[in-house]
Amino acid sequence: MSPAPRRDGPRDLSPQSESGVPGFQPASVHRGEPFSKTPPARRTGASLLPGPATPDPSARVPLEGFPLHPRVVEILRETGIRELYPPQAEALAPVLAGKSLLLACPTSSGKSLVAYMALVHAALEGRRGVYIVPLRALASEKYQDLEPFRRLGLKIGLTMGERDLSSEELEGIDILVSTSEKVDSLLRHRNPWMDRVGVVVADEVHLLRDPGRGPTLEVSLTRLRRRQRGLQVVALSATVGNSQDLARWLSAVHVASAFRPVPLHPGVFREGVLSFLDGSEKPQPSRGTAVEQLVHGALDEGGQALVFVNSRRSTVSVASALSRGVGARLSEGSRAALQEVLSDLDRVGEEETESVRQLRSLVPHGVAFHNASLTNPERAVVERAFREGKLRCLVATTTLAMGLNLPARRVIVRDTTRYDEALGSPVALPAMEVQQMLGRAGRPRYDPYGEAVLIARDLSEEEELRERYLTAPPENVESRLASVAVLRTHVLALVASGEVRSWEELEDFLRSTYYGQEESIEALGAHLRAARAFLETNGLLRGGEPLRATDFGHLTSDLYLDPVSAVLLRRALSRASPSTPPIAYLATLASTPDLAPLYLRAGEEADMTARYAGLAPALLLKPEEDELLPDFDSFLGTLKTASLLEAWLDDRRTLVEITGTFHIGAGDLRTRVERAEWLLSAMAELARRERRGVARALDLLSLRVRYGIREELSELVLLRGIGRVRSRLLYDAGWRDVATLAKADLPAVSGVLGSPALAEGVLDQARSYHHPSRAVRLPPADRGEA
DNA sequence: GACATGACTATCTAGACAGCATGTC
DNA sequence: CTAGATAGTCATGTC
Repeated sequence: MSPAPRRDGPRDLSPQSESGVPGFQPASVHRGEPFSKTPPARRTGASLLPGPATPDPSARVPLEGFPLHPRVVEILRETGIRELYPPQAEALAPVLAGKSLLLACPTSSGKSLVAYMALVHAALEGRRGVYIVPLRALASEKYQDLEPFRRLGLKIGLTMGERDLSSEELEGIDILVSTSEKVDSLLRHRNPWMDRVGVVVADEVHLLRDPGRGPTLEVSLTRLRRRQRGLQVVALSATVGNSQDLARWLSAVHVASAFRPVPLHPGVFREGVLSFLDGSEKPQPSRGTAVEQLVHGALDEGGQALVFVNSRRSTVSVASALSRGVGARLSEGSRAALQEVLSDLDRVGEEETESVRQLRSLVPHGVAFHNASLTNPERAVVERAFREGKLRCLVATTTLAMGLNLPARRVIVRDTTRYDEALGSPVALPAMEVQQMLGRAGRPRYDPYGEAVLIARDLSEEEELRERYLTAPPENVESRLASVAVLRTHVLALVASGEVRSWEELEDFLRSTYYGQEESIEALGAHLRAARAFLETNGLLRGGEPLRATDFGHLTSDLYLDPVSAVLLRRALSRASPSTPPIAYLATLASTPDLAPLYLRAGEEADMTARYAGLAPALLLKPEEDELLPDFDSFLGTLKTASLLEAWLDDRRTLVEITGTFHIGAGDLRTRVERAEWLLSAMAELARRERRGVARALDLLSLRVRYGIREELSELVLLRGIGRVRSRLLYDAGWRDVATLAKADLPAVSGVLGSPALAEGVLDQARSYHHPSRAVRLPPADRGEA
């Protein structure tokens, strides 16, 4: 959806040419013995404590010492890389020898370069490679970083989200950059390209511990490794407690290091004084809150500041509290630069959003906020402005810590707790997460050092923060495979794609997962039986052996649906008729686990209960009748989601009005809409097999959800460049279908759309438009547009 | 009289990945 | 069962 944000490229990986780089720890290299019986060491990873300050000029290793292709060295030189950091050098040697590697070190210490070299080196030897990343934004970034290597004749591919590569396109690809779910999908579809992969890079592999998405990566890596003995795996991890365990699982050389290209000064702020771990202290400007003092202090020293808070509301309020002081510290030149940011913001979307309104009042002061209520293009504008130094201060939620590396001289983590809904109270953040945020301190090439600051109210809190987050190593990475929901999905996928054909093969597979290394798979027994019972009872798997998926099971796995979602969609379809109203379908989607429900605010419960009473007769699924549905209270939240989507279908309602009514951000609406559109097309696909009469209605609804339009606009919207806003303009100007529009003259259309170039393009399309014989079918060209 | 300040209270709480298969009016 | 920030409301204080 969003254009890939511009990045600095691999140059960031180059050692700083100016100042000496003090304070790195020599990399500890450990040849991980495959399948060794020695018990794994627990939580031995480095903390944020800087290593002994031993500036060693010989630490940087010239590229010439490595068996790299001369033209690779040449390309690296052109991007500014002549030498390697110590951990890069430690890691590169085994990688170029074809060995697997687990590299655990801090953000921005140059892990990616090692991965790029592994992929390029292998590709030049004729071995295909995949670069697996957890986020779309990272996929775009890596893809762009690999761009220069095309000159070696290598074909680089990118696949994520709706962005598919045809099998012909894929065939010529040497290096594929992909999100982990997309890799999983390629494996499920038994894509033949995957058969000849010789090297796999797993970025941010510590995300294996994420309960939602970790298992997908774990299963994919297991599948790839089982498929090919001797597959080279290059796993990149943040600093974690037990990276040796991961290395052992992957039979990989283990390289761990606390090295950072820019030294990090961790510290705690209390009562006006910033005390660093090394014992030094820095008084801060005395006015305002702790965050204000710290931000103003950083700015006065010429750095940028990044503040992490634990709620979206706080990102806005803290940014606004900071705006006066930060604005007062701006130079004339930077004021002018901020005007450019303002105009970037105006170009970010056809429809105004609440976030843009708020940003407009903050940006002139050199401050902005960043959270998931922003749309992707909005985030990209903010990120770029901060990276270019135009914004002096950014207040963000974890969006920023998870995604692109956006470093700043001083990082301030204001909140170290997060509200846990299940618990009903705040819980302390894991050290890994806090260190991930703190680790963003220090911009390579711009900052001589980085300052990572926590805030304490009193002495005891200060000690607690130091102990928990600064001096202790981060948590261990543990597998999250042991869950019925996870096994339901992956057992189905493994069976449907033919990876396992018997109970025994499944157990064998599970034994070769990371879970299987760390735990006895006997412990999975109860989960497995429950998962299997669900899949068999609901007609996704046939009973008995050999294990086989039904047609429905195959379709579910291929569509990448959660099995529970698939069952719910099918149940709903069996009760649907041509007169089923859209809200009934929308409520069905919203009650599947594939669409996250909205939070129900105080007072909305009554509204939704009333809405439920009115809608109940029309609903396809009712919570009191369906054991797979959430309980009644949660169902009201899903009804709110359905109501949101219904509001979106009325293009006469503005974005600001809709998001205001439902108390959400435009970014939240976007993600719901994307998911809903996809679920609807999956439902239409099911309908084509089981309920033909409603398939067409679902296709239409899917199109309407995609664009957020009333039915009357569903034809105009098929023209490229025409969406929710413009189709309404055209329609209200009297061009209600493509045929009528084709007869319009350019100046008139241009006047309505406000752009001659756009009008011309649209008229060209309209004049060559062929009416589809079917009601609604998206032209292939219109799909897959990012 | 306009507005600043403070006390008290009700309300709310991070993030983001994934698409089959062409056989019909 | 456990918290804490924020926004809104209302009262009081200040020029």
